Amino acid sequence: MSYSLPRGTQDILPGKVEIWHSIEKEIRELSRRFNYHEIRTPIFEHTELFQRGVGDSTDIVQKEMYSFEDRGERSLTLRPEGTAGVVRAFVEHKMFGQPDLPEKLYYVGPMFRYERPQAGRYRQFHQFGIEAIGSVDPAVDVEVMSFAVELFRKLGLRDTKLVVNSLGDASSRIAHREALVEHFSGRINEFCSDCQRRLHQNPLRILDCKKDHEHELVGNAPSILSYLNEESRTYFEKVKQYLDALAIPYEVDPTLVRGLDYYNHTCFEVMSTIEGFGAQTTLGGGGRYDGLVEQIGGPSAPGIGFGIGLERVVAAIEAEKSAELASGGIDVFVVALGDEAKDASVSLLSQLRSNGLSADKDYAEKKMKAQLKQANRKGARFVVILGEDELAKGIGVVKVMTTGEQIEVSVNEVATYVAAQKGGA
RNA sequence: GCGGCUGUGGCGAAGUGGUUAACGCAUCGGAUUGUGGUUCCGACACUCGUGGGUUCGAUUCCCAUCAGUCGCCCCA
Repeated sequence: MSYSLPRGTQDILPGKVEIWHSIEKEIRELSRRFNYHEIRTPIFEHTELFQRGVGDSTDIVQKEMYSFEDRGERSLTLRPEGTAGVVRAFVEHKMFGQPDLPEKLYYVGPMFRYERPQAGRYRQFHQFGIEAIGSVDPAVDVEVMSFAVELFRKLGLRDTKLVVNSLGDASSRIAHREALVEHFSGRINEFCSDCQRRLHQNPLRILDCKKDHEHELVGNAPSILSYLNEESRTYFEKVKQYLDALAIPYEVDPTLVRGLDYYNHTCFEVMSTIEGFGAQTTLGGGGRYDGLVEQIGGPSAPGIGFGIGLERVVAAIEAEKSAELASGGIDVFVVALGDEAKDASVSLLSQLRSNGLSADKDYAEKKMKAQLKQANRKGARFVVILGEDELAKGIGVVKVMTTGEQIEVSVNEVATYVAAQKGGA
């Protein structure tokens, strides 16, 4: 093999692509029901958009961006996530001026992050996401979460759980962070090297460290929930109230943090709970980003959304064996014997297809037996045999593969005959 | 960026420092001059990821490199 695909990318071949089709179909159907409309933004944007939007200090921006310079010496970056581009478009097209906010948008497509691939992680992966921009109603938060939950349910994924948390507003976050640093600083040398690094980088991470899980300071660490100010607390209570009203099961995890800088208030994740699913159990996640629009140069406008990793959804569906694979057989296979019959089979094929049938033939000069084998392999329901005898009589032999019975039909009527048989069967 | 494991025909998978690299599946041909899914017979790797080294000799040993895979970090 002279070439192989770039690291962390994959080809989705026939046989596997069907499951993607079914997921995409569900995505579009649910978006219609929830009244979200598709937006297609470029796959690359100005690098600065992600630096500003996603956050300079995040891992994504620091070490995972696919950035390059174009011939005009502009720094561009393959999008590592969907929200920044959508928000940019929202601002650029002045959607904030619409009469009925929030603007409800969805996207599906490839994202790129330069990471070491492993199970459930790729350099080019696909996300589906929705964004509701322009409202601070907690009911919108719940609409977004219920969309995610409903999508997984419709896809047949039962072993998932919704985890929610509130990061509060900016002042709540800062207060909490300071409290954490103070809580751990004195005895940080009792923790693993990772946690020592996390202390100032992202102290919340210490809370879900596997090695230091048993440490007493982890158990009694200050919770973000007790640092929420009045407004943040009320907001979170309302969110939970709506979730309860919709009977959506969830658990509150005060240690849930998300990797992007722009989140505040509500944040959530949907994880797979299947055993042996691999290290990457997060299927999707999202949250509120009330400062992002302004950050990107628009007016002050709140927003909330989620992103779902489709590769992980595919993996989860396969792990739960809930995939309903399409039967995939064709309607008719034309067996042609001899040069004249082969000529005739070309137009017969065309007629069959014009009648809405999926039809194919052999193009490899095979013997009759081999052609029938091929018909069998392709899952053909009918075979039309065209040989010298049939040609002389102006007919074709239509064979029903399940029963083996054969009937002679005038060549010109073969297509309509098979179409009728298929409809009747 | 770091670590473990792996790399033999279309796929799966044995194997050895030394003339002809098991086997299974699939494919193709034949048994059955024009009838499939069963059975039987036969065919199918100038070559063991790539490059270099050790050796009289390497697919097998060593080094490097590339790729895959799993995990860490982090995330979808």
